[in-house]
Amino acid sequence: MTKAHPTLTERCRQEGLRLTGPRRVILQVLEASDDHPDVEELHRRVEAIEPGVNIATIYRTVNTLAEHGLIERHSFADGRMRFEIVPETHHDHFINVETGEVVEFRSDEIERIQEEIARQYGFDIVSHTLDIYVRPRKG
Amino acid sequence: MTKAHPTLTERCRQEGLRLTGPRRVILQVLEASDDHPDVEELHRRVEAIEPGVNIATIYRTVNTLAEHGLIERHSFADGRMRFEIVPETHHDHFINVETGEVVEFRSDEIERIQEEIARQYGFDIVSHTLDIYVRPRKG
DNA sequence: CTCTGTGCAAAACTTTTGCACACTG
DNA sequence: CAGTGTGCAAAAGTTTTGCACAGAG
Repeated sequence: MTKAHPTLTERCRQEGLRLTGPRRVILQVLEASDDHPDVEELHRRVEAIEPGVNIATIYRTVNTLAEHGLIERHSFADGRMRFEIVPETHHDHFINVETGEVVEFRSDEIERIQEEIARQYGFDIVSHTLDIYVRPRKG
Repeated sequence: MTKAHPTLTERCRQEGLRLTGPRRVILQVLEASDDHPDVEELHRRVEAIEPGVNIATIYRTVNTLAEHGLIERHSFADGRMRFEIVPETHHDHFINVETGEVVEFRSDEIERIQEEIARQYGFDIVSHTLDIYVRPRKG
């Protein structure tokens, strides 16, 4: 009987964050996103559901959510911040340099080696980002 | 008799880039930097050697150098672009979240596993970035 | 001499913030 | 009703660009 992953809304309640109209829509959009939208894209998706939400609200909300550990920030190679819900199990990203498409993957082996090396250097890992820029293999 | 790593200046000549006064100083600063300065920091270091170089020139130069593959761009967690000379052998980064200090490391094992996974997904690796955010280990 | 690079200033773009008001808990 | 969140507009921070001129090859 695995308990389902708690929704963002539930996690906000746990964190004592207020569930306002705009915030509910932003959470809904984040839940529905399986890609890694930037703030402008989130704003577009929110506006499509409920017009009138200011982009400053999106910025403030993603910052709040990230501070509470509910979403993750990414940079990739374009200048903007991109976001995704904190996944149940950590994963890394392939970025197709020809299309910009992002593919998620996970390697327990890489995770393990990272821990090992960090320990050798006397560090505890807080988090990490592995972005692999790729091109479809020809042949 | 291993040939020494060619200097940035030499590599610029190879690429047909012009060696102007400001550019020479920027190259000198990059050569002398074993950290990962951002544009503002580069500008400061350049100004210390030869005042009067405009920051727009720094931006244009690092972009040119990066396009020609002579330096690498990094993002880390602060909003700004940071740079370093393309190293002889690729390495990854620990970023101490308490001090901002960056430590380089390399793992052939991680490199190998990345290749392997990329192949499984049908990708050729163009480049990659592994940033591990760490804290000094207590105990 | 041609063409790349530069300084300067303005613009573009992304993100943050002050303020007055609205609304959640 | 206290305190958090929001809209709006302005500001701040970073990076790019148009233009006329300087200098490298």
